[in-house]
Amino acid sequence: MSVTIRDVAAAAHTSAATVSKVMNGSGSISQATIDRVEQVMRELGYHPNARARNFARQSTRTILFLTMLGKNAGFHNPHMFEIMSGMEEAVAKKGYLLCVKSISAEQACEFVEKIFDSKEADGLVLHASVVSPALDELVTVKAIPHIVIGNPDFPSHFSWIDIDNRLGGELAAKHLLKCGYRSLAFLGGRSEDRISGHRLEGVLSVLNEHDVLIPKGNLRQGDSDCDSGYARTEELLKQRELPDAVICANNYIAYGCVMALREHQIRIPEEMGVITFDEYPLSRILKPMLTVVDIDVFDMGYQTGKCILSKIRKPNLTVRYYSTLPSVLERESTRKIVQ
Amino acid sequence: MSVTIRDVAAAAHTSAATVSKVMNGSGSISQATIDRVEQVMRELGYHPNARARNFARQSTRTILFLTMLGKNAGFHNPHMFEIMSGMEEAVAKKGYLLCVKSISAEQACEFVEKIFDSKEADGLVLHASVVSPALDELVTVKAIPHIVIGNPDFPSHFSWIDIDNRLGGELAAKHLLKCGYRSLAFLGGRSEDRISGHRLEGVLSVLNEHDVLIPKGNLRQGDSDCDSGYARTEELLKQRELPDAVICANNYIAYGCVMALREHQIRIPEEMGVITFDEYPLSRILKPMLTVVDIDVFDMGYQTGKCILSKIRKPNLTVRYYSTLPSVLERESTRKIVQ
DNA sequence: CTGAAAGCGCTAACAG
DNA sequence: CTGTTAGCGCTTTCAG
Repeated sequence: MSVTIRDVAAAAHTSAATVSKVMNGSGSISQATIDRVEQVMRELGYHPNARARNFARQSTRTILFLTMLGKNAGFHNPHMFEIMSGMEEAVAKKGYLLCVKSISAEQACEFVEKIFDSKEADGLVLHASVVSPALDELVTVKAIPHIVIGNPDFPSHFSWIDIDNRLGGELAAKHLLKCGYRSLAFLGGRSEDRISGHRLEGVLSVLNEHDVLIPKGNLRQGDSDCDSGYARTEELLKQRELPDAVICANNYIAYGCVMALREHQIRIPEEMGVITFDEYPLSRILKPMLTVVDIDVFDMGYQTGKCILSKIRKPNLTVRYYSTLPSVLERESTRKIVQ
Repeated sequence: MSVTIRDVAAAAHTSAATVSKVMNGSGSISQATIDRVEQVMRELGYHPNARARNFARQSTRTILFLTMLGKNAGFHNPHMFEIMSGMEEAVAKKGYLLCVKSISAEQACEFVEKIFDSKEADGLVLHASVVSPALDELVTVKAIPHIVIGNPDFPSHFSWIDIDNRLGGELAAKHLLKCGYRSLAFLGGRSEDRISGHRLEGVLSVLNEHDVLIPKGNLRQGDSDCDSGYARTEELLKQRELPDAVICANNYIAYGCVMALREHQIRIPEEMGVITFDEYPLSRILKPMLTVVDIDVFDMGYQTGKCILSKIRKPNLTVRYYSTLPSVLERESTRKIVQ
């Protein structure tokens, strides 16, 4: 059996309670006793049993992250892992451990109830893809400390943190206007793609403000992949009036777009400016290097980690905000030389 | 206070011990009692307190994954998260929870000792980047159930699981020979890049076996990025004798290589075959689509999860193997039409 | 087949 | 400032 608090107490000629207080910095203990106890702990190589501790204080110092994993998640959704890394860093700073569990939206309710009742974790971080109205009710009724990553697309009582994609769209449009581009196009994902939709909203609001009209033909939607980006660009180029800059709703679309422009020998940035969102995975390998509106997802994870810890302290706190602001990384693809 | 085992016992007119046995399927209990207890558990919405349980049985049903995370890990190392997803799936099947903790090789020793002594986790999965001879000794002396992901590059007592990159290289070379290519080139990463090195070894062993010579000039090393792939290809093309196929040690090198070939209007696969390793992140967006030697990293994670669970059962088991075999995904870039 | 009893190792009043 | 005393909720002998 390994060394227990009683062994330490005995060796330090004191009681278990005192040792406990020394470890936790609670109560008031004389410096002499503190030194003696700490000395003995070191000598004996004592490490408090975490299981007994969790049990006694009724807390595990654990945050559970629930999301949908499964095959290819690492490749298709690197952002999620970036967020996770940020969360881990934040909670680790306060001595918490991050656990991860893959779950579907259907199983989520039952599982969350079990986890909470069984007290396996002190707080829950839920990816927006696993939440549902039923889960909202459960979490509210049971007052479960939680944060949802992503603003849920239904009315709810959840606390959430999200990225302000609308603002991202605004920044993209403003940047292009500032660079001297005057006729913008937007290549978006499918209509169900809320991220793409919010980015478009932001773009339109800026154009509206500047009284810039965007022709219907310059607004195109499709899949979020290279081929679609290529095809939508081809369509764009068939129009009588060409735009002088294009905003691609994501990396993959941008890749296809640049390929198409290259084939048509349209020079970037002189004849056509190109801007997109996020650094990864493709922005940096394209020539010319693309200007992007980037958001620091690691930081978003870090904020999430901090938030869930404060929710554990103050359970009636409601958190709802866009934690991390997007910013423009200017590169070659929008350096128009204004005559 | 939530409902405890005693509440259930009282309501079912029996004892806590019996309820415990019903839950765990231990001891022998009459069917009537089982039914009655289960009924009551459902009625009361009873969920056993995990903390008390962990404490009583001295196990947490938790696996801890130690690796180096930090900013951009999600983007630069998607494989790690793919492995993690696989692990999660495997351990979840047996009711275990996966925890993740970012740590550096320097901190790893101290932390592992603490974790083990404090019994926060039942088993440890260590990424090869955090292991060291000191950790090897610690893990051996304390008989800590563990698996290392990646064969450590120093002699050790660790249990490990790895990918057989040497075999990957063999498969690549064999595939090209089978397609009718006769003069191969290899574009590798830096000499410290062990993955690239093993892939090259595999290639050379096959060529050796088939008495195919590979000219010195066809073996080139550089950084593992697109620009380096491009530059190395340019060098290759300046030679008097051109190879008829090139093996790129990774995705990024392959991307640069294809760009260079395209600029020189060298047709793939007719004039030059191209093969690389791994599906992500670039193989599938390139035109023509690249033939790759792929390995199922999710499966590797899954195997790791299964292994750590068996190590927990049988602590003196030593595991050392290449868990998941690479396989060739044939696509356009190697479809030479043999005359 | 069932239940009483004795912990698991630590924390948190409370009394001294 | 320190120690005594009671648990935390479950599992696990062991006697009935």
